[in-house]
Amino acid sequence: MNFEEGLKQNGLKITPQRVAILKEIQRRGHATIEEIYEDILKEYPSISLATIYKNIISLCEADLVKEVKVSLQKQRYEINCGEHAHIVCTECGKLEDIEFGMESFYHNAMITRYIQPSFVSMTIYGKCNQCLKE
Amino acid sequence: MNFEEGLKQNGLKITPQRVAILKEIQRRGHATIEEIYEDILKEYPSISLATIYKNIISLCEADLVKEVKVSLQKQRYEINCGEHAHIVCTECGKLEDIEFGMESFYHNAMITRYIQPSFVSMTIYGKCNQCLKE
DNA sequence: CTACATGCAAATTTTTTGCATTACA
DNA sequence: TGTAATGCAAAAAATTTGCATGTAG
Repeated sequence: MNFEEGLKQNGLKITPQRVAILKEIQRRGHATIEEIYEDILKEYPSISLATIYKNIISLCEADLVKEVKVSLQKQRYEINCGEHAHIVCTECGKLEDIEFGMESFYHNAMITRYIQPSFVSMTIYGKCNQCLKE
Repeated sequence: MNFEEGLKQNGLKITPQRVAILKEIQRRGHATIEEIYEDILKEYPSISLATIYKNIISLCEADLVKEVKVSLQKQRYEINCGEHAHIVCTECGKLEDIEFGMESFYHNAMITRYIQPSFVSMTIYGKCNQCLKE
């Protein structure tokens, strides 16, 4: 994904901080605020936590970044690039992406990487009838 | 669900605070910490926020209560009674339960209550191969 | 140039902890 | 009666805000 392009298309200025945040999220796959901050600090000692927070909000609003909420874990963020499911280890917390196909994901989860998926969390987002009317 | 029984089976003492928390979560369906606290305060002016937090942890560990994480919303809690999916309005934030059947949920979501589900979030929990070995 | 973004410090909000007291079993 | 739970106050962690300064376009 071209970050500069994505920022421009959403009316967000291309700043080195923003690009660094996006790169860091991409590098990690799924990053917490703290992880993003700590890592960017190394090459960018002046960056502020407030900048991370403010940008995460802008980037989520622009749909360049998506929240990943996992049970018992801190909120994470990922680059928004195509729908996929997540697979989480209930022991070590490892979080991975997995192809999102209605028929295949159970199979995929069981055979290739995890055994005995114990619980599936699914949430569907959309406009409810009432909000559609308004 | 019989709350007293559930508590007993998990070695948790039956206190009026605990029962009030469970009842409040059940009444609301999906409640935030703040909602639970505010409502219980009315009939229980001495209850402490710390008690709510401590109990939510115990109740989740005992699997009597489950976290519900929804994008852009505060964490909520629900009584753990059978697997189901969630359906969330992206406009007003309304959160509802929906039957969890692989083939039927899209249909269910579209026809009965929501139109044009715009995004599905799915997370599968289970032990990864590495953790199974250990 | 001008509007938006950054960084700092302070303020808020959220969650956790320690400890004395209370109450369930 | 002993152990676990409660409630308070204080501490720690997470997030937000205001404002002066800097910078991308």
